[in-house]
Amino acid sequence: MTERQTSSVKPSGPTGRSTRTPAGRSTRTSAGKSAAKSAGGPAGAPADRPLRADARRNRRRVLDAARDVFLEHGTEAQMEDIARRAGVGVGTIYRHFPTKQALVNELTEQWMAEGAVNAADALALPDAWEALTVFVRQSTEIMVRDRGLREVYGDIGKLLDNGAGTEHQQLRANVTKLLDRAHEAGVLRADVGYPQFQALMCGLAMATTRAAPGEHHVYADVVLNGLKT
Amino acid sequence: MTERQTSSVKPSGPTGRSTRTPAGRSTRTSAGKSAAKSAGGPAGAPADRPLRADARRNRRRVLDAARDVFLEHGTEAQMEDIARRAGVGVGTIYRHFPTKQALVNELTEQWMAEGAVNAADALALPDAWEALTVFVRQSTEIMVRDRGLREVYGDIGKLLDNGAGTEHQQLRANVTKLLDRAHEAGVLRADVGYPQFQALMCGLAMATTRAAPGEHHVYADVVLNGLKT
DNA sequence: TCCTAACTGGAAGTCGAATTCCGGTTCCGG
DNA sequence: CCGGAACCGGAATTCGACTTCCAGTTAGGA
Repeated sequence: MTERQTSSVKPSGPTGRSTRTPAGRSTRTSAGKSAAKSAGGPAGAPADRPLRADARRNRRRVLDAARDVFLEHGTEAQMEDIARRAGVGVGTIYRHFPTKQALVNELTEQWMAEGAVNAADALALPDAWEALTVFVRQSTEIMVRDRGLREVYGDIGKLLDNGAGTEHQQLRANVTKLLDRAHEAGVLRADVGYPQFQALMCGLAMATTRAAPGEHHVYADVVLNGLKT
Repeated sequence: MTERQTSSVKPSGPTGRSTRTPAGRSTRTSAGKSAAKSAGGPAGAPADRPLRADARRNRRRVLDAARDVFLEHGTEAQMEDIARRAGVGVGTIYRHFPTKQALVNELTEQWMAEGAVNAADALALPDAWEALTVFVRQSTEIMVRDRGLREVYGDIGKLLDNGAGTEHQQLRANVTKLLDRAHEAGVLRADVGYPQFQALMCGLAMATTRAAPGEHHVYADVVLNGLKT
């Protein structure tokens, strides 16, 4: 007992059990994104370190493998599958991420960041409605081919809504701007704010889950159409 | 080894594992709904029997408890919780339903049947668009307060789409008629058939999951609006 | 009322998947 | 080129469900 995890994962779940939360002792990594919010280690911890070359390489491999596996099988894919895909042992995954949930969170932030960029790109368009349309269509495209993303999107409410990651803050800010512009132009239903929009995107993700290839635009169109005043 | 289960549950899942499928030896019950599709027991089975009074009572208790628990916690609720709620032991649940999945399936059929009735009611309305509107709104209302239903609805594709229960056949028939009438009246997008509509309802279920109370009508409105030609 | 097949509850058994542990291997400063 | 701190891999452990088992209880016909 030398260090203490500050982030960890909230159990949530129905009766209180279900998803485990096993304390997951830190392995002093996480040097990647998300600036160290160190709570000041009482026992003079060596703070953050550079991370050896091979370790950094493996960390990336794990992240990439996890993205691929989750993309195809969703977050219920197993750690062993990820490890195999990454060409490492499960132990290596755990050296970099204290729990499976931590791994999922890392990827979630990555997804959020990409979404924020897409929203920013859309904001560059002059027409407010076209911007929204482009963003929705693009997001749909992405979700159609990423099962992991769809799942995570369905849980955003529980995991990140209460202002967790910086990436999400950015995404929210950009999308809100997108919506505000559309409101000002008078082309978007007044009763649809960010929360409602997010929920609808969730729904879109769900709907597209079973869409035949090349058919998902129907769902995006229905939602877009329904959003118009 | 005297009897053999015919229904059972397909594993599905990502890598092939996940939801178990442990053979679940039959306990010769299932006297309830769904006419016995007996495959003709090779060893002269006693066929269906009346089911003792207390057994019938407990079966109903279990079903009711399961509905309540799933409604609140979703299908990830535990068998023990259901048993406690029903005031019986888990063994009793298993005498009536070979697996948890079988219990879920039974409730699913129940839900389907209710949905079919609602669709039939809507069909009684003279105006095609109004009928569709009423059905969508009503379905939304129901899903808002039943987490289990939402989850099951999201899995219909895997579990029942390929024509499983009679209840679903009925639901599908009624809804199809609802859609056809709307098409004929020229008020419904031509590219939305039963599969698309079902997917959209799924999405609606997802969206409403996080709706603030009394706000879910927004989502239903958006979808309905989007469905119009 | 009595007998026995059915039914009941819940402790014990299984099982899949996450997480931990540790002997062997690999970077990298001196 | 060497030594040892870091890092690896994957077998072993842990954990939380679901499912099975069986000694005891009960419904309901003779």
